[in-house]
Amino acid sequence: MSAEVGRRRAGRLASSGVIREAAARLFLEKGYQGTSMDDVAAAAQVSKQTIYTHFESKEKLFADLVLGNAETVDAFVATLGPALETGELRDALRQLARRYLHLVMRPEVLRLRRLVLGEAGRFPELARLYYERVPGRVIAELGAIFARLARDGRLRVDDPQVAAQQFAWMTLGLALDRAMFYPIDGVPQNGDLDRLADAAARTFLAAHSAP
Amino acid sequence: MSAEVGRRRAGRLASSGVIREAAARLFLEKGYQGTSMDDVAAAAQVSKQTIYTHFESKEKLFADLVLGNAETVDAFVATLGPALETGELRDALRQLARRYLHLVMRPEVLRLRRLVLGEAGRFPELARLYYERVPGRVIAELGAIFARLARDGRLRVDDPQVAAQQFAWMTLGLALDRAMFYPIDGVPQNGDLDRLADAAARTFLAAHSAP
Amino acid sequence: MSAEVGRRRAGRLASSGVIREAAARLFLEKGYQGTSMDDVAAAAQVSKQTIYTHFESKEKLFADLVLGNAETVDAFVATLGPALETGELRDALRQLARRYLHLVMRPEVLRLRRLVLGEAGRFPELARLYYERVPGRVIAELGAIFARLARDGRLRVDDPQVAAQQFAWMTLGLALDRAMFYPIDGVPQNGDLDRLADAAARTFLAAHSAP
Amino acid sequence: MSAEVGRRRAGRLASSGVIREAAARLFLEKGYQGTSMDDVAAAAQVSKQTIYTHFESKEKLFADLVLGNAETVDAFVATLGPALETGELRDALRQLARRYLHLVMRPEVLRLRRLVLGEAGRFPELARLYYERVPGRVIAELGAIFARLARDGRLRVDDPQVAAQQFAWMTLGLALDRAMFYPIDGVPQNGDLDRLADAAARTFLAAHSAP
DNA sequence: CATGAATGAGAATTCATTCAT
DNA sequence: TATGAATGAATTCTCATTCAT
Repeated sequence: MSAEVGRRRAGRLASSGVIREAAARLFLEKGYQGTSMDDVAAAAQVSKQTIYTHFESKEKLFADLVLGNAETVDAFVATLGPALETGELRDALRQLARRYLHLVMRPEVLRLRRLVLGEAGRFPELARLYYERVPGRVIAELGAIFARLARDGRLRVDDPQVAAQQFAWMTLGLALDRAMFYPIDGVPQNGDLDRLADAAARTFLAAHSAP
Repeated sequence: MSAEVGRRRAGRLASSGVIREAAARLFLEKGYQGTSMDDVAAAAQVSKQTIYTHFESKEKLFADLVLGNAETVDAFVATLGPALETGELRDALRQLARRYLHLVMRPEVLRLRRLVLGEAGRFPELARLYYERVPGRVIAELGAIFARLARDGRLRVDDPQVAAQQFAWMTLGLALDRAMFYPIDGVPQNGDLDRLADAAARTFLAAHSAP
Repeated sequence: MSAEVGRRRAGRLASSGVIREAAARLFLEKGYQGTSMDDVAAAAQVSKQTIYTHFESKEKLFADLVLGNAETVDAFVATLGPALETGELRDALRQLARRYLHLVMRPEVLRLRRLVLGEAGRFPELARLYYERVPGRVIAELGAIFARLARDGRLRVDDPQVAAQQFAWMTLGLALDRAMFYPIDGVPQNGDLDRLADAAARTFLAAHSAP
Repeated sequence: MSAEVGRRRAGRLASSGVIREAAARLFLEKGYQGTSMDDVAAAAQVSKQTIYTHFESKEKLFADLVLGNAETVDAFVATLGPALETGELRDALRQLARRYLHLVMRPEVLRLRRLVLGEAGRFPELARLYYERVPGRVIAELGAIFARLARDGRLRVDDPQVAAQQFAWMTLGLALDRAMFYPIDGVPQNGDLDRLADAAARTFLAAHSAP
C-alpha cells in the first residue's frame, strides 16, 4: 500500500512510467474492476509480466496511482495562506472560493475522487490516506488560517475548524455531490460555478465578518 | 389438494422478499462486484435460478434494491414543511439540522450512498435516479420551504435554492464526506453530530435571519 | 419418437394445436437448440407445464413437428403417376421437374430440411424417418414410374431406380444444396428455377428417351 | 537458462495444434452445441483458459476448424483439368466420377459437411464461405473445364455451368443426400459407389458427347 | 387441464497471477 | 529486464424438467 513513488532508477523509469500512465488513464476511465491487467499491458505496450516486475500486484499499482497524484494539492494549499492573509478579506475569500471550486470540479479530480470512493470498501486504508492528503488537508489548512485571522480580529468565529468546514462545504457542496452522481462529462459550466462560489463567500462573511 | 388454499402464495412472496433482503445485506456489505449471485442464493437459501425467476439480472436486482429504499426519504421530506413553518425559526432550524444529519449518518444510509457512488460509473442512470430521489429531493424541498419563508419575511435570502444548498451542505458536509472515505463503523458519535448541526444552524441564521 | 399425431381428443386439441404451431414456427426459425421451452410456452401463451401435459419432452415435441409435416409429400407423390403416364412424355417431364423443384425450394420445406439435417446427430432415428418419408419417398415413387415407362417402351433405362435418382438430383442438385448453405430468404427466383428444371428434363431425355 | 533454446517454441505450437485436433475430433463427432469448451480442454489436456489464449472464442475455434480443412479440395480441384483434358473423354469422366464420389463420401468430409449444414443458421457467413470454397469450388472448376471441352468440340453442351451441376449432382446426389440423413458410419460400400459413378458418367455422355 | 415457482446441472468467458525461457 | 504461454478459480446466466396447488 506504500507509494513506491520517488525512488525510480533510470532503467526502470521507461517502463515504469509508461505503465503508470497507462494504468492511470484506464483506472480513471473504467474503474478498478473495469480495468484488467491485460488492458494495462496492452495500453502500455508491454507484456503483462513486465507490469509485475514493477508493481507487486494490481492493488499496489492502484495505490501507487491514487497516492502519486496528491501533489496537485500541495500547490493549492501553499497558496491559501498568502491569498487570505494579505489584502482585503472579502475579495480574497471570493477569489479563493472560485479557485477552490474550479480545482475540485476538474474532471481528473472528480474521476479520482469517485474512483477512490468506489473502492473505499476494498481499500479502506487507501481511502483514508487519500482523504487525509487531499480534501482533509485543504480543510485543515483552511482551519489554521481561519484561526490566525480570528486571532488577528479579522474574522469572528467560535471554532475555526468548524468554520473552515462550513466555508469549504458551502462552496463545494452541491456541485461536487451532484457531479459524483452524474456523468462526469456533463459538469456545470464556469459561470455557474462562479455564482455558487460568490454566494458561499457572501454567506460566510455575512455570518463571520468582524464587526 | 384444494384444502390448503390459505397459504397459497406463501412460497412466492417468501422467496422474493428473502432474496431482496439477502441481496440488500450483501450488496451493502460487500459491494456490487464483491457480491456474487451464488452468494445471494446461498444467503437467501434458494437456488441460483430462483433468483432469476424473480429478478431479470444482477443489474435489475441491484437497481431494485437501490431504488426500493428511497421511501425513507418520503417520510423525512414530509416533515420538513411543518417543522420549519410553525413556531420559532431558530429552534426549528437547529432541530432540523440535527435530524437531517442524524438521518444521513445512519450506517444503512451511508452504505447505500457509498454503494451507489461506487457504481455510478457502471450504472449512471441509476446513480442519477438515486440522486434525484434522495439527496436532491431533500434540497429541492428545502429550497421550496425557504422560498416561502422568504416571501413571508421570516428569512432573508437572495436565492432560496442556493440557500438550501448552503444550509444542507454546511450541515452535512464534513461529516458525510469523511464518512464516505472511512470505514462506516467508526462514525462520529451523536454529541459531535449535534455540535456540527447546531453550528450550521447558527451560521445560517447569522447570515440570513430577517432583521 | 413416435408421432402422437392423429389421436387428438377434443379437449386437448385447443392447447395441443396452439403449442404445435408455436413450436413449429420457433423450431423452423431458430433451430432446436435455439428454441427454449420457455420460448414455446410464451409463443403459445400457455404455461410451460401445459406443454409437458401434451408432450412428454422437448424431443417428442420436436419429433411430432418433423413427422407431422410429411403430409405435403403425399399429395405431391400422388400426382406423379398420372402426370407422367398420360400424354406426351417430354412435356410431362419438364412440367414435373418444374413442380418438383418449386416444391422443394419453398422456404418451409428448406427450413425443415435444414432443421432435420442439423439435428441428425442428436436424432438419428428421426432423420432416417424423415428421409424415408420425404425425399426418399419421392425418388422411390419416381423409380417405380420409370420402371413402368421402361416396360412400356416409352423410356430407355437400365436401372429405373438409378435413373430416378439422376433425374431428381439433376433437377434439384445445385439449387437445393446452395440453399442449404445460404440464408433461406435469399433463394433463387422462379425464372432461374424453371431454367434449371427445363435443362434437367432435356438432358434426361437426351440420354434416355426411347428411340 | 539459455541453453535449451532448441525446443523453445515447443510448448506453444504443441498447445495450439493439440487444441485444434481435439476440437476437430469433438466438433465433428458431437456437433457444435454438443461440444463444450470443457470437453475440448479435457481432450486436449490443457486448461480451459489455454484454449482462450489461442482462440478468441468458441465460434472462432469452430470457424478455424471448418475453414482450415478446405485444403483437401485444392488438391482435388488441381487434378480435374489434367484428368479430363487429356486422353479419352469417356474413360476420364468415369474415373473422375468415381474419384469425386469417393472423396465426398469419406467420413470426415461427410461429417464436416453435416456440421456446417447444421450450424448454417448460427453461422451463415461461415456456411457461405464453406460452400464457396468446397462444393461450389469444384462445380465452378468443372464448369470451366466443360466450357473448354465444348469449345474444342469434344463435348456438346448449351451451358457448361449447368452441365457441370448436372454431372456433379447426378454423381453425388443420392449417395450424399442419404448419407446426410443417416448415421455416417453405415455408409454404402465402394462397389455401390462405383456403380453410381459409372451410371452418372454414362448418362452424361449419352446426352452430351459430341456426335 | 393448467399454473407459477423452484431446481440442479452446466454453459461460455474473464481474470490476476506465475512459470520457463 | 522482459516475454508468451499457461492456469485455477470464479462469474453471470440458461435450460429442460418437476412440484405443489
